[in-house]
Amino acid sequence: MYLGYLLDKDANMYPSPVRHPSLNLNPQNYVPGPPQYSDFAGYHHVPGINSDPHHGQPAGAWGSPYTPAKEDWHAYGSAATASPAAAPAQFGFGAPDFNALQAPGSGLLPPAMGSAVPQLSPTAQRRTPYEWMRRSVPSTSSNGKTRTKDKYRVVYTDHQRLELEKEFHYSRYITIRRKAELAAALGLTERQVKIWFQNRRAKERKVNKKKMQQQSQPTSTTTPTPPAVGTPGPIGGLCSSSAPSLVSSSPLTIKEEFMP
DNA sequence: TTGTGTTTTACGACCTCC
DNA sequence: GGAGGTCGTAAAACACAA
Repeated sequence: MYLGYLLDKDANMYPSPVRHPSLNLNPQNYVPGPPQYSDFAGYHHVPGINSDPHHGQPAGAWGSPYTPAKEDWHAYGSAATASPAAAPAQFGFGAPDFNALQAPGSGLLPPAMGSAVPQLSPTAQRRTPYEWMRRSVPSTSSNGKTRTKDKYRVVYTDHQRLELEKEFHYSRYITIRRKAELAAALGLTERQVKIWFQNRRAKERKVNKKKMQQQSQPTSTTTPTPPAVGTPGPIGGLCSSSAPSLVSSSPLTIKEEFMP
């Protein structure tokens, strides 16, 4: 959880704003230590997100394994059952699990996400890189509660968060098609994906704002060398080369961000 | 163990664009 | 009018110090 830590590390974790076109999760890539996402290295962002060039496959490639998923939000049990809570086990990112996720042409199948995998060692060091991925998913069952009910919030699985983060690091704004694909792949609703991106952008703005405030304070006693503007920071490092505008600390409209 | 602070989901209000 | 954006906020989940 605490993706903030990931955010602090993602300059290493996501060396370039690329995303695997087929949303693959190669477990080897989650082993701490560079290179991360080496399988992404050859994949470069092509401007023009709306055409989804980066997804590199026609819509049919997904085989549309998902239903249009009219978001039955109040009963979002369907999503919830595929999500964390219904996946009481903890994600260990074992190879079999994610290989199973990658059935060709079928996209990521939620059932695999719920597959029980060995619990990570409880002795896993805290605050290690990717700690948020190691965090155990609460085993409490959340049968789709809304805010008006007793429990209104579910905790996404590590896999779900990771895939969302990957998508986010590729692009701050998700296309409609990718949203549908991702939602289907992760067993979330499109609404959940949309809100996750909204929250994620808010988080990034918050982080950037904090950084800007820190930089604007010359009387820094503890930080002798505040990071330069162009320094590969949490997000800046990801996009400093290819998409600097996406990480601008100033809020940009969607148009502004995607305008050539 | 508990209290506290932070992060993560989720929503509502409001705005803009098509 | 609908979809999706930001902003603010609620509350659960979590980390961590005492």
